[in-house]
Amino acid sequence: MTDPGPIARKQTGSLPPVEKSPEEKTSGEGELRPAMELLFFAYRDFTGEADALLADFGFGRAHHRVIYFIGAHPGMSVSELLKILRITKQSLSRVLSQLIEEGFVLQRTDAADRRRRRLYLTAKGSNLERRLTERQSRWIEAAYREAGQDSVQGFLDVLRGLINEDDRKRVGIPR
Amino acid sequence: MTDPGPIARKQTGSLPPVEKSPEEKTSGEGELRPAMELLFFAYRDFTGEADALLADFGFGRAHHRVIYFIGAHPGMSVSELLKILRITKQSLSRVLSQLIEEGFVLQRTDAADRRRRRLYLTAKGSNLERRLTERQSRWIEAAYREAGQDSVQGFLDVLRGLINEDDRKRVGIPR
DNA sequence: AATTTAAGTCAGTGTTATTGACATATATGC
DNA sequence: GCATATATGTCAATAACACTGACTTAAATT
Repeated sequence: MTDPGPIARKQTGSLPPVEKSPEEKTSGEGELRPAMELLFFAYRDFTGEADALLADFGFGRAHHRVIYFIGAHPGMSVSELLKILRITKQSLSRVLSQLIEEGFVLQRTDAADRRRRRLYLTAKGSNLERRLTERQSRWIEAAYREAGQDSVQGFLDVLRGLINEDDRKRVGIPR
Repeated sequence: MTDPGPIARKQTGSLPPVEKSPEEKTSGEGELRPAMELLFFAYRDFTGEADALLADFGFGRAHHRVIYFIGAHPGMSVSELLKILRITKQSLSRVLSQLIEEGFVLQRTDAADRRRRRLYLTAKGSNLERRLTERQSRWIEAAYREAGQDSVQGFLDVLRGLINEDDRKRVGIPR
């Protein structure tokens, strides 16, 4: 679970506050800017938690995503992984081959349908997955503590609302 | 405000539900997995909203971020932008030069300190910014509607908690 | 037997990011 | 006024992660 981009800084000169023209206010759009920025920063910092650890292994976020999903769904096939990640076969191939070569992921031909290769984490892979997930869990727990438990359900509900219909069903706790 | 990575799919074969070992449960870590996945999917879908429009201009997420922040902080300097985005001068340079060349961003030497170049959106840039922000606003509004207004404050509070201390002060509504 | 599915591979390309070195103009401290 | 620091910009080289399109192999399905 990794990957954002930019944001956040220390003021060197001066930054005027975000100007809100009257039109913005009435359209309601201005009020959503905080949400947009928060999402951006939050996602970046959240994923940043894992990045340092991944770098120790010469891995990037793509590796993390593969490890995470195989860990969450042991025995999943390559095509299932492709659909979850929404990347091309070629892109997955690069990362997955590396993980297999280096002994983090293991492939086994499905007994029933021998075209399929089921994917599993090795002990080594599982260990890395655990370390990565622990880091990010700690980060989330801290945010929950700060915001208060009352905020958690709202947080999850809005996130769920941000996800497109199709993907929504296979994420997290239904409600 | 753009940029995530992976997740979400359509089941072709079968995906066992995320297994939770007893240890995971007691550590509390297992309960945070939904949050991790939701963040991942939500961020991807949220930013995906803007990607299609950006592609029409041959722009990527990096361009969006620059446009967004200059729009939010007109007159900001290059170094301020660098600190917000947390990228290198070189990385920004590529994107910013392009935006300037193509007339989306305008640079003006600061009157007081002539080393500084203050950045502004042109009408053209402002127009694109508006269209991008509108799209994402609509997406967020829909999520708010679905989750219910009661959820919004919790959503914002937890996101804020996910952001590192330093950056927190300059994001969105203080509380 | 023909078609479809699952997986893998090849070659080429693009975007976004990195580092380190260096240049220029300007401002500031002494 | 000179030395230093700051703000910006540029060069060259590199890397991670993604894409497309074409093609192969093996196995399952119809």
